[in-house]
Amino acid sequence: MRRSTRQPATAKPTAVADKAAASTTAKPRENGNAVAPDLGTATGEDGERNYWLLKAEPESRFENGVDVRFSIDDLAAKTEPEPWDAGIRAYAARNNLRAMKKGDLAFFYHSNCKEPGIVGTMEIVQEHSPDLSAHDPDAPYYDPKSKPSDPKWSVVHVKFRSKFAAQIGLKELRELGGPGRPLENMQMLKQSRLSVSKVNAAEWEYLSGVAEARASEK
DNA sequence: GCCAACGTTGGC
DNA sequence: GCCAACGTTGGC
Repeated sequence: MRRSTRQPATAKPTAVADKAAASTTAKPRENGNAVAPDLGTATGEDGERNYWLLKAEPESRFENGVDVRFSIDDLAAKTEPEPWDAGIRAYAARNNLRAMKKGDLAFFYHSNCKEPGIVGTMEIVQEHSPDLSAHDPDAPYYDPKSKPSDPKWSVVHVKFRSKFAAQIGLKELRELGGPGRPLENMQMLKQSRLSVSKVNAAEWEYLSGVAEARASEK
C-alpha cells in the first residue's frame, strides 16, 4: 500500500459523503470478534471493536513525483489525526477502510522495505470520508476516473498508539500462520497484496502478547 | 531489479 | 459475464 501525507489533516467528511458507504457499513460486524480485550480507549457505541492491519512504506519511493515514504516514527510525530490513506486504490482495501469504526485499533505494518513486519499500533479516530486527493493531478495517487461528484476512494483518520520494542517480522508472521497455528487464518497472510486487512480479536490478542513478550526480553 | 501472485480491465 | 491480457504489489 501507499500513503501520502499530502492530504490535509483537516479534510472533513462532506455532505456528498461516499455514496456506497451506506451499503458497506450496513453489513454486520465480524462474528469472529468476540469481546475486545481491554487494550484501548473509546469503543464504538455497540461496545464492539474491530481490528485491522494497515501497510505503509518506511523507505523512500516516488509516485507521481512525490515521496510516499511513511513510517511508524512519522506517525508518532503527528499531533493531529492523520488521514490514511491517500493511496488506497483497490476495492477490497477500500471496503475494509469503509468498515472501520471510531475506536477500532490497527497494526502498523512496514512494507516494501528491508525488514517488513508489524511495528506498532494506531487507533481509528475518524471514520471514512472521501479521498479528495484522488482528484488532484499533483497528488501521488491521482485517479482521473474518480469524479468529485462521485468520489471512488476513501480515507480514515488515525492516531499513533504504540511502537513495538521490536517488530514482529514477516518471516515470523508466516511461521505463526502455518497449519494449526495462531495466525492460520490471518487475512494479510492469505491476501498478501491487500494493503488494508482485517485482524480478528484472537489474532490481535496473540500478537499483542508477542509484542509485550518482546518488550520484556529487552 | 526480478518476478509470482493476484487484482483490474476490456474485448467478445 | 467470461476470461485473457495487462498492471501492480511487495518480498526477495
